Amino acid sequence: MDICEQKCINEKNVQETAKTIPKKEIIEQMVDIFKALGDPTRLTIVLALLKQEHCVCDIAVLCNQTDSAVSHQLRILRTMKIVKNKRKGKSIYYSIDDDHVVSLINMSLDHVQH
Amino acid sequence: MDICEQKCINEKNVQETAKTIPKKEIIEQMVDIFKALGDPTRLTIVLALLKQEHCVCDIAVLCNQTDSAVSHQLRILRTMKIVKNKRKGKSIYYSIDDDHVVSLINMSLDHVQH
DNA sequence: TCCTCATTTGAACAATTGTTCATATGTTAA
DNA sequence: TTAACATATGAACAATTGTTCAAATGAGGA
Repeated sequence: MDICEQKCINEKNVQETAKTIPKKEIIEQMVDIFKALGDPTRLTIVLALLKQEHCVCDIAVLCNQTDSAVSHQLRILRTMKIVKNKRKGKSIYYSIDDDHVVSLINMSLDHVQH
Repeated sequence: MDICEQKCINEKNVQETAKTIPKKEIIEQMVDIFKALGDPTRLTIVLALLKQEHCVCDIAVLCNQTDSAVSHQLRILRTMKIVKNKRKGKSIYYSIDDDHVVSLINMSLDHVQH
């Protein structure tokens, strides 16, 4: 905040606002969620699972992607606790594991369609 | 959906879900919003402007970034209609231009702090 | 037990993205 | 009109990210 002294700062306003900005870690966590949803493949996966659970190869078909590509993205979504999985016979079924994400998606849908 | 015939598809479920997935363009637009918020500098900018309008160099201080870097990111946010700007004397003041984004951010804050 | 098949993994590559630096623009105030 | 200053821009670079391909797991069913 005081790196360079000859700045055009409205010192007071900057200080005011600075107080309201969340901590770096909080921001990083928010960024991570937005990043997770900020990719067409991953968003499509989540949109699909919003309807019902699916196995990896079905998701691949729904996304028009390789099983492998989908698996990579599912790992990311799993790591972020956005989806969870369970085995059923030979296949592994993925489903949504986070209600907040559902709200985020509905809200962005609203925004796009408004 | 029918590229490869020997898939382990639950044909029925896939068809069902396919109907509920938004069009490609819609998905792209949603992705763009999430991408816009999925960067620490841009998210910090938006969080700052949530409190009050600021000029570029004040934002730069708040983000610990170069005026130039901030300017680049502001252009992206402006293009996406997330922020708007107006001149006041020598400086250009930026502010939030999209209420949906405010909701998105509050929701992700919720999620992180849960 | 062994074979099959769905899923995962790792490395490599291509593409996208953010920041930096130098420079350009354009408005204000003298 | 001009000098000073805030902001914007473009090119270059580094870093991150997504997809592909080949190969490895590992559980289920024969």
